[in-house]
Amino acid sequence: MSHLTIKDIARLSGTSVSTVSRVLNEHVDVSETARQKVLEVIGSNHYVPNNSARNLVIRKSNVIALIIRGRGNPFFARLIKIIEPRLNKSGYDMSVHYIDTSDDELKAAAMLEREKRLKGIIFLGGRFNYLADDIAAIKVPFVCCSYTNAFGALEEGNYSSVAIDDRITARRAVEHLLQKGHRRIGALIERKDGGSISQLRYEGYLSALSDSGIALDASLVGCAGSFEMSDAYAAAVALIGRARPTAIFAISDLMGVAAMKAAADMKLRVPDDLSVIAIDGIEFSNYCIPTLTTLAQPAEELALRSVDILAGLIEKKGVNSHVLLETSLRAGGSVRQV
Amino acid sequence: MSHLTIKDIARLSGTSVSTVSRVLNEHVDVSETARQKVLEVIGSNHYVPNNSARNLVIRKSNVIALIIRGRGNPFFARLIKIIEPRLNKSGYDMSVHYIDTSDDELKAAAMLEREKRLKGIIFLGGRFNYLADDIAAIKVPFVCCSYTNAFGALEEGNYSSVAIDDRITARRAVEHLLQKGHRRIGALIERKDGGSISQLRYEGYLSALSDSGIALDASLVGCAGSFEMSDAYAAAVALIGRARPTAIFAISDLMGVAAMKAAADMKLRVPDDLSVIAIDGIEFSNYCIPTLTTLAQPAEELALRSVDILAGLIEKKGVNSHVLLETSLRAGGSVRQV
DNA sequence: CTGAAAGCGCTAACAC
DNA sequence: GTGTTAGCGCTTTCAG
Repeated sequence: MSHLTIKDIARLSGTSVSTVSRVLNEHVDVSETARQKVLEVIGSNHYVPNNSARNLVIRKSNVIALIIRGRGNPFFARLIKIIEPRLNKSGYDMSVHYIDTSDDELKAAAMLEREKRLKGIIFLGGRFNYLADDIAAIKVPFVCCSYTNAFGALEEGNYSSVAIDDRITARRAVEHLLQKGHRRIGALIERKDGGSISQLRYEGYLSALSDSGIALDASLVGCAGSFEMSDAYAAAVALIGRARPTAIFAISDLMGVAAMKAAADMKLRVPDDLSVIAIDGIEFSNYCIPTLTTLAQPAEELALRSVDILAGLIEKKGVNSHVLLETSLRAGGSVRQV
Repeated sequence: MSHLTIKDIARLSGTSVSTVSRVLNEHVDVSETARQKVLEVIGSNHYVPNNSARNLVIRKSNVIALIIRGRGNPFFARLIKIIEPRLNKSGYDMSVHYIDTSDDELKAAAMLEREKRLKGIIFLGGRFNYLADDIAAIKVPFVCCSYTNAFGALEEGNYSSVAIDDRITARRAVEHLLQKGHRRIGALIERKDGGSISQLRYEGYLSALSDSGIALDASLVGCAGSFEMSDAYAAAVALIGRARPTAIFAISDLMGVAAMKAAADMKLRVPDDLSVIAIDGIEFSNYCIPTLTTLAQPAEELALRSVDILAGLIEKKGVNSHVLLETSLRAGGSVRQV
């Protein structure tokens, strides 16, 4: 019970492989009789062409790959929905690929590029520390969407990126708290270093404090060790318990939601007893009670600009560029004036 | 600036394609000198083998594909995390593929099977109405994880499934509300028909009511038209406004969370003024305030049983089977006694 | 309009 | 150990 090949279909329909190939690829130069016959044989035998063989022989495509690091990330899911139609509108096909947190997106990209003869790549989530040699294997244009190479050493002319400024955004979030009169502001982060988004946002927290002349109280920093809600919850409980902040800045919405829950479980009311602010603006945090106040990433623009830059690169109408987008305060009900 | 092939690497390292192929595939019968030389050439030229060519020539694999319909679904993300290690433990590699809501998972499966010579397939999310002819093109064993072919016409011996009984689970949810004294129970669903999970769960709602001798009040049924939170929110607002239920049964956690928010925005307290119960048990609803009461799907068991059945099928040690798993009441704080 | 034949890049006998 | 070679299934000239 092996699989049928194009050869079998040719034999079964009394024609040649080239004719079958033609109907498969919807070429016009096939007689209607032949086309019908072939189609019939294909249908009744459930023939499915072998894509590997096809990809092997096709040396070009109009495919742009989306390589995504972070399966469950709802923010990425939202970006995809915006990216796809834009890509199609520009005449490209999109091919989505998820990689595991432990995998290297650049290796995945190089393989994909070769396999599918990609025209370009959009990365959703990846390392912040690429080196020139890391990207040497990638011969097509690519853009990092929603993150930058903050800790790496790439020449700006060799890649593109569209993202928010994480340090500044975190600063703004903390400043919002400051403006509302808060002084004991906790930070709920993944870790202080590691060259990740957590480090950048933590640095923003630090600079906001220091610019306001507030000395850092180490007990106010809660490291969850991951971006998981459960870890964030535990870290928030510990943080609240030991440091009694009047407000918490969480580096992500998910962690902010976990902090709100921690507060509730400790009989603190948000925002009366504890204010919470975060960064991201995912759909879910809009349905919290109270709605989470957050600095929302401009998802739409992030996605659209990424596509446009990439298209420009492919069509040689543009050059590698780096766009920093503004976040907007999505005022919920989780922050109050003290 | 085209890509290097195995032939180029052979030439550049002064050896033959077979030797290069051998080091690529980590065969032992290569002299250490040759291996080093080849590795060096590969590294310095950023050579990446063409997977299409490899897949084409390899006529077997130990790959099991996970075909997922529903990108953003957090429940599926959780299942994947459980499935992967179990698959590896059984000696299989996993290959994850997401398809769009508009795509047909069976077509995708057939193509993948052919392309990668799959050993088996696990579907996460799919249509409920396969016909025998639909699956004819799939020659390897497959299991539907977390859904069943409730509206289709497949012989049970031709496929496997592991899922909860949606009708009974919905019934239980509504019965829980009934036991707590509720009589005006609203249903927040996607739509009443359409052969989807929404229909099944709605039928469970209906049967619970009728068995309790409660006449159906059509105004108590809120159809959101989708599973989106925004649509569910709007439907909940309408439902609450027109029918004044004391409790709402939502067919999914996400929709339940939206209902809680709708209540809050209408100045109703959950659970004091309105109780809410749902089905799924996703992580997020655990962080709602109050925690959403829900009938949790046994994610772990769903995933594990799926893998085990598939492995049994592949190794000819088992037969196609259909497992119905029990949900468990995850009592949160969103339901109260009236 | 149709068919024969030449590869696409790679793996795996098979010979040496 | 190593090289030669025959395909894997498909698309695409190139003749007819």
